[in-house]
Amino acid sequence: MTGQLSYKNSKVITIGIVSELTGLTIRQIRYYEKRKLIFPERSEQGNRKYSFNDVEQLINIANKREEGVQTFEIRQDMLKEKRKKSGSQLRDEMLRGQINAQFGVNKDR
Amino acid sequence: MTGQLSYKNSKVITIGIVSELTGLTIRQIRYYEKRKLIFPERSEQGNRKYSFNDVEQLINIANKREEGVQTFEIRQDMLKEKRKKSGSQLRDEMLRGQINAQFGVNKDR
DNA sequence: CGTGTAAGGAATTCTGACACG
DNA sequence: CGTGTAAGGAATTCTGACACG
Repeated sequence: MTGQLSYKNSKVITIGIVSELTGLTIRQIRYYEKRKLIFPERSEQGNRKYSFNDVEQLINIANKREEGVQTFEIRQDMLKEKRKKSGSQLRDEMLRGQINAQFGVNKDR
Repeated sequence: MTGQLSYKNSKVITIGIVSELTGLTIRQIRYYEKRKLIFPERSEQGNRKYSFNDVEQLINIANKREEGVQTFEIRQDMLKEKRKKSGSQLRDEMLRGQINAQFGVNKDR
């Protein structure tokens, strides 16, 4: 029970709104990216774009941080989680990804 | 089969990204708001914030416009649609709205 | 009616760095 | 290590208006 996509994974939210949504400062959000805890996309000009999934991730990170967990450890746990996924689950998620790719930003036009 | 919310109705997308997502110009998106076809929220400073639902609405509007339908007529159809909803459906949607309000932008803090 | 554009201003975001610790 | 901040610049968004039609 990991997946459920559609809008959840579209990278369309700017960092200011993510800050409001998560209660984290922009500085913190950028830092967690540097520590490889979160992976926003970039607009043509270079502005970060986040998904709702990213927002949820950040909320989880914020909770861990409050407990005193260091970013390094949080990253370890994330990698561990990823490894836990079975092949079929991954395949399933990728399929959904394809389907929802229809909703990605139009590169052309 | 109208509803399905959660992320779909959170107003978190800025107009520039909506423009990319819909293929409409920013000018057009603002104009459709003036014609009451779309209802974005505003950030504290005044910037428009749209939901995925809004984006879908805009795509529908764009299609109608391509067929030569005027904004006035599009609006008529929208109001007609709204009236069609049965009370139970509306109640259902509002409930979901409550549940997902949890995900609205934090006004405080 | 629907959309383009130049105008002027305010807020957003970006990066690299100094700071504290 | 994690986060604040001032710095300078570039891109975003906003509104009201002139334009064409």
